[in-house]
Amino acid sequence: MTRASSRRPGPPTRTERGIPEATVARLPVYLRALTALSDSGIATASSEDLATAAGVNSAKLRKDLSYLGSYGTRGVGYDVEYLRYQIAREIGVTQDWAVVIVGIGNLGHALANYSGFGTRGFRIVALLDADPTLVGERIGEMEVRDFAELEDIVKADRVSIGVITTPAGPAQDVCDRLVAAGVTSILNFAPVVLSVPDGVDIRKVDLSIELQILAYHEQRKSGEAALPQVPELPALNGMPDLPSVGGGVGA
Amino acid sequence: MTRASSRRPGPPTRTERGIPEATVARLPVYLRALTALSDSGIATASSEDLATAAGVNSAKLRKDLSYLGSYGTRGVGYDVEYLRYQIAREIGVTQDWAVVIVGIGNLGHALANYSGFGTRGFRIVALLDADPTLVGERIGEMEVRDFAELEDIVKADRVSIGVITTPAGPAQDVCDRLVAAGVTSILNFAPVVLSVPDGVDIRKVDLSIELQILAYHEQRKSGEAALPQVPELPALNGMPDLPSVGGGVGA
DNA sequence: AGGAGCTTGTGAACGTGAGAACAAAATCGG
DNA sequence: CCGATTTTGTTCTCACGTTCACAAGCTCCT
Ligand SMILES: NC(=O)c1ccc[n+]([C@@H]2O[C@H](COP(=O)([O-])OP(=O)(O)OC[C@H]3O[C@@H](n4cnc5c(N)ncnc54)[C@H](O)[C@@H]3O)[C@@H](O)[C@H]2O)c1
Ligand SMILES: NC(=O)c1ccc[n+]([C@@H]2O[C@H](COP(=O)([O-])OP(=O)(O)OC[C@H]3O[C@@H](n4cnc5c(N)ncnc54)[C@H](O)[C@@H]3O)[C@@H](O)[C@H]2O)c1
Repeated sequence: MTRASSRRPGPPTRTERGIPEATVARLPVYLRALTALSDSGIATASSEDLATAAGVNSAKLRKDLSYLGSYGTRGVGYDVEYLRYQIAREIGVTQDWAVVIVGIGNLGHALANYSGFGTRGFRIVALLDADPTLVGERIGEMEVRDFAELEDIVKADRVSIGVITTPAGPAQDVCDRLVAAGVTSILNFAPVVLSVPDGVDIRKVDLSIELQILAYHEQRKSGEAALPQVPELPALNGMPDLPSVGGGVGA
Repeated sequence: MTRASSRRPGPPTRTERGIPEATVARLPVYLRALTALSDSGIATASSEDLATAAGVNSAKLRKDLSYLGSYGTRGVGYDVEYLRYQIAREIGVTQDWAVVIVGIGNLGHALANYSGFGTRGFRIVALLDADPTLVGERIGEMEVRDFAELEDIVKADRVSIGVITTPAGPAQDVCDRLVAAGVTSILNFAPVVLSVPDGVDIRKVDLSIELQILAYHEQRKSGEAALPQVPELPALNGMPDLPSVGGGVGA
């Protein structure tokens, strides 16, 4: 769309190299769908095909792709390999990003053992933990190292992405250390809201929240008529005991 | 201006017991923040306090809470315990929901070992796997059982939520089996788009996608002026080799 | 009692995103 | 060479979500 020829007086100031956030979040899904098609030996796909594979509707997919440029051919569709490359380039996964994982407990172990990151644009360069009994343990090809080495590792390997899988308590401290060391993107698994300075991106993954969202809808399905059971406005001290639902900050 | 649409007589359809999806997704965050405040012995909190604890702005928080009812006191704030109970009730986590986990590999083990679900409204009633060498293994208080027992377990324990942590390949089959057995909410960790019939809710957690979203922004930060390196429109066969970035469907 | 000072709840403006619809471009058959 | 057919890229409109701003309502102090 940014063909040099058209100087559009149009209002929305398109393609100032800025892609809507909602679209950015879907590009990885398209990338995966394209890879699947490619692996099946399919060379060309229409927006309809792609949309089905990605689980979205085709108008949305076409609009999303139009932010990257005009990479399709009218009457034909998209060249799978070519589009895959363009999306990978736009996302920035044509070369690997160095990642450190902090907190090698249950979840950290699972991530460390996961082979899927390497094929998707990421390279885990270090597994860090503060627990001395864990340091030195081998996981696959890697060895758990002391969290104190963080700064050296970040500097040596140009690490820009950090993954936090420690308990909630130390998470903010770990986060601060990561940021101070130069990490500018953080993926947080601990159930706390982390605060970071401007310029640092943070995303969270929270399984309890996902389950609770499902629970809300589940309650709607089954409870249609069973809701009025609970009083709408019990006295301030007159509500049932609620042991500790919602989860605290502890590990 | 977008001033049009003078044909909207009724306000915004006064909440027919329907809470906006974006709000539903934030309620669990508020619930957690309230629990943290409660654990700190704080009995009352203003929308500003709560908003800070939850990492949102206070206007949004107040609007979100207003969908549940008028549970605050002007000039004072919100009673922490009372509001916590109201949100828990709205989400539906005042009593536990039965959950099964299918695919007890790296990730399944981590989830099985996680103690946080019990305190947040969920009870894991079974760990299922198709691999006979895994069946019978003890994990904490539980034992891995054969996937074939799914139907019995769902029926016996009134399971409505299923978690899929199998490789991508079998995920759709597992999903179909879950749905057929009566599960109506699914949390999927496998990197595939699952299709489910109407009435079944599905949510996905995809770590590679989260990392790729971070990578996109990361590239923006560092690449400001380094982008023009790559040609905008290379010949269809003239692009660099892209080994397999984007990830396939394999495990 | 009455006013000062807070804080909620909400109406309205604004911004972003989704989807329907269609004109523009490409292929293909005759 | 032309018209039928296919499918993209884009425009338009509507729905949803966020933020501002402020009147309504509560408490406390004098
Ligand atoms: N395991 C799950 O399935 C699961 C599910 C949802 C959320 N979570 C969250 O993910 C996080 C990790 O969970 P887990 O089950 O792996 O916990 P875990 O207790 O098994 O592991 C935490 C690890 O972090 C390390 N650690 C603690 N403080 C540290 C510090 N200051 N610096 C570096 N390392 C430190 C500990 O030594 C430990 O190895 C927790 O916040 C948990 O709430 C886990
Ligand atoms: N481990 C991670 O950190 C991680 C990260 C991102 C995504 N994932 C995704 O999560 C999923 C699980 O990852 P993992 O590392 O635990 O894999 P894994 O291979 O360790 O475990 C998969 C388990 O599923 C079981 N299984 C296979 N087919 C089954 C079937 N038909 N019915 C029941 N059980 C079956 C296997 O026996 C195995 O125990 C994968 O889809 C992976 O892509 C994992």
